[in-house]
Amino acid sequence: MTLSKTAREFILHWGEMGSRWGVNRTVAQVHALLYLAAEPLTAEDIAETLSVARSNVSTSLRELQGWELVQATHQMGDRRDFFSTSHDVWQLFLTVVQQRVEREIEPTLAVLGRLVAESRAEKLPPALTSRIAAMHNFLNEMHAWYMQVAKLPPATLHGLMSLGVGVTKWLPRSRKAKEAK
Amino acid sequence: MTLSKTAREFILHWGEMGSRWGVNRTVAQVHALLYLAAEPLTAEDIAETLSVARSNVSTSLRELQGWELVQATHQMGDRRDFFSTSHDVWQLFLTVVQQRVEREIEPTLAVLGRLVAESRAEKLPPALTSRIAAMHNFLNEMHAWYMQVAKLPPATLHGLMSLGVGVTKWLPRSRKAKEAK
DNA sequence: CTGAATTTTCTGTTTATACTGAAACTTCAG
DNA sequence: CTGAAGTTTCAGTATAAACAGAAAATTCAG
Repeated sequence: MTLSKTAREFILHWGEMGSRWGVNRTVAQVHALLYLAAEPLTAEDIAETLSVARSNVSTSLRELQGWELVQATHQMGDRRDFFSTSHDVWQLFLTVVQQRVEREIEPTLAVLGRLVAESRAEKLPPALTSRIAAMHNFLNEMHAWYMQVAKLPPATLHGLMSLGVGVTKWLPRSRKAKEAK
Repeated sequence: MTLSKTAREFILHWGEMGSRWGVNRTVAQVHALLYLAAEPLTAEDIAETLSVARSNVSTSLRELQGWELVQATHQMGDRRDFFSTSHDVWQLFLTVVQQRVEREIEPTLAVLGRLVAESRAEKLPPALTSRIAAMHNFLNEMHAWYMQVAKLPPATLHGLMSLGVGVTKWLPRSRKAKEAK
């Protein structure tokens, strides 16, 4: 399969972005390709199109499936796996966030919680303890907020976002002041 | 300078987290150390404490200063630079987001904008064009939302967040439905 | 069962990045 | 000016991650 210059540039840029955010370049490229593709692709297709080894594609696809970003599908009379990803950007975003929260934020919360406890138990300098605790609180609040927001239907979420700072105008002054503390 | 076991673990974990998000491990460790430190440290202190080469610390500090996360300060009668970072986690977070938006999101928006234009000009398959455009729109909306929210005083922001999904209860039904489209 | 098609796993190799140590440079006290 | 203190730059080295290619494993038609 051959790519238009535009598609190629999209994929390369996406790979570049991936590596800046800790995602393997090939993994990001494979995902970008699937995002652009009109129909599900075989691993072979992907390897050819991106000029990477078949085995590299296999690993990348496995990783993308682990992230629940890519699904394998099948076609009648064809033993090969066909891979596809959602074309709904909003959903892709939520999936990625969800996964990173589970894999990175939650374990970090656990570690920080333990460190705060240790720090108190061992009577380390209060300033140190309070800094670790502050980090823990911050992540904890972000996490709690995320857990609530993630439950909203995407449409509501999207609506809230397009309101922007508009939401603040419904905050009663007193409430606003109280919560802002 | 010697670290408590707890502090060491905090710093190591932070370094690990950094590398998962595309931040050099040493850079993240240096920042974590400064975050925990009671007073500004010299590059020499940092190198000793973390057991890394003095030059590596120099590079890391320069990078952290570029991110506006670390400042150099001075003390009377001492020619050395002393480095410190804010202890306000919320502010640190906003700084990091701000920088990543400027360095990664905005350039990506520019690229995607151009690709959408090219894709239209060259009459590429409409499905392809619309997928690139969808990605561009999404990032654009996120960016616009961020730009608005980032202008709020931190206290208001924090207040909004601790409300969680509570904000939705002020959304008039009609408005909610309309915006949700 | 057999063997072709396909996928996965594994072992080296390559590559990109991080890192060190030394040298170069800068700053400033005397 | 001079040289000690401090910092940055740079060239080479080390390390970890990514990758390719081959081998192994799996699946399934016949």
